[in-house]
Amino acid sequence: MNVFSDFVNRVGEAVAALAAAGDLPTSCDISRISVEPPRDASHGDIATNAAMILAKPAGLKPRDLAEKIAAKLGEAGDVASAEVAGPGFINITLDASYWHRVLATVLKDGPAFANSDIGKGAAVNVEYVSANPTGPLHVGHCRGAVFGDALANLLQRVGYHVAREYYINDAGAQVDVLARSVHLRYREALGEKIGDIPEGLYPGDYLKPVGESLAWIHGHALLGEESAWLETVRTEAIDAMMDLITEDLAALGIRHDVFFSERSLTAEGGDRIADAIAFLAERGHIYEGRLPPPKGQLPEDWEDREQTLFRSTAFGDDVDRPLKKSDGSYTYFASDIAYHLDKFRRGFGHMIDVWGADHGGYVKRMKAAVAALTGDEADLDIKLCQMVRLFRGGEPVKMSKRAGDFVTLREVVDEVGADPVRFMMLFRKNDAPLDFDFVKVTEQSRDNPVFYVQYAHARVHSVLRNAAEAMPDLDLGDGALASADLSGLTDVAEIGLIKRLAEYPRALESAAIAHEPHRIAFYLHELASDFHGLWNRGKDSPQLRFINAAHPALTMARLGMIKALAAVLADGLSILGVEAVEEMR
RNA sequence: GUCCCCGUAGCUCAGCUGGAUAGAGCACCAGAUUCCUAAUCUGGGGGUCACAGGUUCAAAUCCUGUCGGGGACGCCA
Repeated sequence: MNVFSDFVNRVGEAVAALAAAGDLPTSCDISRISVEPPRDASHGDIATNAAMILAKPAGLKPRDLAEKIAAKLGEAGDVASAEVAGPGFINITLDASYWHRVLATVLKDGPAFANSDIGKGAAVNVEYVSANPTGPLHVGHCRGAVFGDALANLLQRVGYHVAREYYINDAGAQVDVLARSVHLRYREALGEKIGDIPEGLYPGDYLKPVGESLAWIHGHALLGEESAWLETVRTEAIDAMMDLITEDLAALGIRHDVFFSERSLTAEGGDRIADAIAFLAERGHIYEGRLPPPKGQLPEDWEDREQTLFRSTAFGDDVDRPLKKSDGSYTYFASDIAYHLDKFRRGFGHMIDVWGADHGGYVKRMKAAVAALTGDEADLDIKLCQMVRLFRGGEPVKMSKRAGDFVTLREVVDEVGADPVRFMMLFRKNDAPLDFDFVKVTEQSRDNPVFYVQYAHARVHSVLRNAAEAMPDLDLGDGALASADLSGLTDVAEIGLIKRLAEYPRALESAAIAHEPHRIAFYLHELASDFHGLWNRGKDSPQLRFINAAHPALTMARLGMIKALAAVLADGLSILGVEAVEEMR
């Protein structure tokens, strides 16, 4: 049950009634009409701009039209008042009984009261992490990983059919470097002294077990020419790295549905990259031509040459993009085109790519490619995640540039736990830089939003436990609470809490439409704040406490209220992938 | 030189895709607190939404330009 869509309907009915009465043209565009909570509480519970939108086509003054609409809306029994304000807003104040009914619905249906079907079962592909399989994930990958996962949860929550996908870059030169690095460890495992790791190879110790494993399996069989062992070592090294990566992700509670191998695009004699280019060529988007030299610092080996180009400028890009390198192999962009065509052909009309902000320059060409490939039948949204800066007690954590010496995702998760990491990564808009402090995120204080929200949930359960002890005669089962008489909830803070709960469906939908899971985190923080505030008022005003032994009926109503609150908190936290604990300890 | 993101209270950031008098948390100031259910509470000051134009009933939000910060600019992915 969504309060706002309820009133979208009511406004629509009022407008239709006026049209039937001849006060309005029959064909009005009502799509621009908004029904939303006013920023200022003195403006009531719901505000609509309907009269201001319709005034011009109706040939009426906004306020006059507003009076007519307000009169219609005011006829409903649960509307306490519908008043015209400002330039033509209609401010609607609802009767407490309306809010009691909303709360009853939340209690009866649980989180399902916020179910939405804006996704309509449409298939959406969320691609995230997609880190090169050359080593463990570092902290920089962490944000995109959590963001993508929460976004996938969110879209699933509002009725999309979601695939979580990881694109394995297992075809470029860097996996050959990985193979050579592993081969060195293999020789080391066979007893050879390898000394320092040469410049340009991956030095990390995490490759040692891979080398040892190769030594066990292959003995001395891989000691010949590189061409003889490269493929074998590369394959096993990539497998080992992906095992490492999926373990790291699992520690964060992340599991992908699909791991798509870049190499598979050209495996088994096929060449789907060539196919994709041919597909574009048939539509006239490919040509042979020259590009102006890149601005900024000119690469040393720049040469002006004729090459195969994608006409991305026809789709909003700044320059056309090359698809083949000078050695004849495909550019990364070319395989990405084939990859996105594959996604489209697998039935995804909606695609979302989650990238680091340093890939920002790549956005236009990728969107251009998807537009060209799908003829605008599919859409691609690209979410860029900004940097995470690490702090410890306010001091920046130094990360040496030296290769191999980075803070891994695993180190962060092992130290502070998955929940704080996930929540903090989502407590900021994705395109804003984020400061992560190892000390602050585990503090048990109201300054720490992770704790603040989790504690609200735990506190509800604490109250329920105390109630069971203090009033053993009460039936605190879901059924009893759902049928409690809620009419005793009259304090503004209590009604305010219910109003906040009623905003949840709208918060879900707007977050899903905007592809912005952080809005859920902020909503939960506000909800927790309402609850803690109400709890604290019980200090000075004992009659407001949730447990009131002298008034069992009122106690039931209040316990029902906080039970509903806990359900919404738990539902929201599950979207963020954070556990809703029942005790803090 | 071109493109993308950002610029909101002293600090860190929200602002529901165009709504009414722009919000929250820190920090600061002033009170309350041998009360209790679990980790104090209440109030207050503080703003030219970087700047200048434009679009309209209405702009922090959309468009153009300027300034400032970050990032990216065949053959790294």
